[in-house]
Amino acid sequence: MDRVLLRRRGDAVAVHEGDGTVTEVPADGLPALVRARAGVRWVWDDTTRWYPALLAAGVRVERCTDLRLCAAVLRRSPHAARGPAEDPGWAALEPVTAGDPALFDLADPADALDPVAEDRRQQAVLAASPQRARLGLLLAAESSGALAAAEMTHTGLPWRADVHDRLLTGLVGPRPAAGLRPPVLEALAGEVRVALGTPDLNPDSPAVLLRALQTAGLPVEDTRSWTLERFEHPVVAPLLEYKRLARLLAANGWSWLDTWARGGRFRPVYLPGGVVTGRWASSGGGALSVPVQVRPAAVADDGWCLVVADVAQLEPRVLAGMSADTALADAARSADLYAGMVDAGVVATRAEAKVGVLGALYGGTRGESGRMVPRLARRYPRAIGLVEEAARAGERGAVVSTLLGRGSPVPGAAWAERDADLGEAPEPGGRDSDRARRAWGRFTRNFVVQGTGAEWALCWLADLRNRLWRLGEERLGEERLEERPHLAFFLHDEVVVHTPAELAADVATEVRAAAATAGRLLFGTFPVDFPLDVAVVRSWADAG
DNA sequence: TTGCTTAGCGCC
DNA sequence: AAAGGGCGCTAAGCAA
Repeated sequence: MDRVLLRRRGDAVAVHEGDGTVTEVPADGLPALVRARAGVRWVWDDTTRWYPALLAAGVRVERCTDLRLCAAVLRRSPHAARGPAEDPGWAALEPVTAGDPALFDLADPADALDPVAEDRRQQAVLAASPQRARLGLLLAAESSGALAAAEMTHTGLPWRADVHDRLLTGLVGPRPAAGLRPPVLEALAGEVRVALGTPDLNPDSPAVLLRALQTAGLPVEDTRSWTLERFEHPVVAPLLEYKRLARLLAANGWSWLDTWARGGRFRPVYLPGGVVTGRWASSGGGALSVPVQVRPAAVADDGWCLVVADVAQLEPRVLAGMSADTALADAARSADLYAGMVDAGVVATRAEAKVGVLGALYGGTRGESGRMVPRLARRYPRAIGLVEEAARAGERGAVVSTLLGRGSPVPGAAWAERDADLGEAPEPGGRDSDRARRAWGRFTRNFVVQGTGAEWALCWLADLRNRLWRLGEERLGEERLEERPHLAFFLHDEVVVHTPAELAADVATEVRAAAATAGRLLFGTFPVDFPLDVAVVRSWADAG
């Protein structure tokens, strides 16, 4: 397969062929060039600096190498062999978003970097890695994720502002003028003020509210919902309702609609690799925490459907695979892993299974969770052993890694930060640093599983992206991405595909096939299943 | 005015 | 019911 590197040269683009030939094309000729060379792996500094313009010109890229993301993976990976030093400019390079001044800035820091040298360096590091295949897969998956992210921002998630508006109006009354509360919230605020005897209270201020609650005789130290729920007092019911609605309005109310859901699409900005574990982050619009409450507004276009798919219990399944724990994999043969554990007689109830597994993944030590973990350890020694070892490594200050080789950060400044985060007064005898070490151990324990889960999801997404493209080619013959079945949303272990209705059943098949591919890519022939819940729906809210 | 932290809560 | 890991976002509140 051809690898062709693109490098910006003022208003032109230098095209570096694999054989060393370099040609130049004007920047506005790039879409035609890329379109004409299907199958090439395009190598570039940063997908966010190249791909949006290509997509806007109607050109889809099949595969790429994103040097910025790959450099970030290699920088941390314990499987990356030492090689020539990396230009620190790569670590400082920030992704850009549409409308970002950096896009049009003549002084884009990306232009000061040498992508040819960096590509050569990365190839050498990879070639020398003792885990070349896994690390190579990770780099390919990470780069493919960058393409999928740009495409999802380009196509967006279909979003019906009228449905969203009716939903808000039904809950809080008509949209008020700027700076005012809608009627239902104003009424609830009034009830709260009466119940507390504070006519001027602003319930949006936690500090003021806390003092008012204490003055009214409630022995509370904070104003969290689950704290308030414990008390029988006339203020509790209206205050909880106020907080629930005020939260919705602040996070996903009318101003969210104005800002993020224009033109019938919600276009979040995804940040692949934005979380240390390898999960994506997002920027703007709160894409990764769209409340269930507003999901009815995500409605497919006329004649189209949403295919919503999520993996049940991704992380324990990933743990079974990466630890080659056949007993846990047996439980995972069931569509409900927790039910599988009950059937195997490991625990008595599904609730015990769940709390035990979460305790093992997160490092729970107290309560029911702490009591369950030893029982799981007897039954699943390899799986529990793997996360326990990751926790011990973290406590020692060692680096841990995911299955494909993403490395955890070294506990340096972060270690001290966590100390401060705990907010505890320093104690004599080093107990404070013990606490920090255990906290870091919980982080590394979760890192290996959350990170490998993210790798599975990336492989799933990458394979599905190609399957959907081919499906559109074969069945529709449409040229443009947005006219074919396409990824519309991605959230850790869930995808939403927007598809012409007549292809929905085929899309469901491809979604499952891609999950099977991801399992094989990560775990080979080890028998661990990744069953999906797949729903073909008009609205996102109708799934699950 | 801008920029930062904190409290609180939404998602996985 | 909360705990244990990872995030982003908003309003409030404060500092500069």
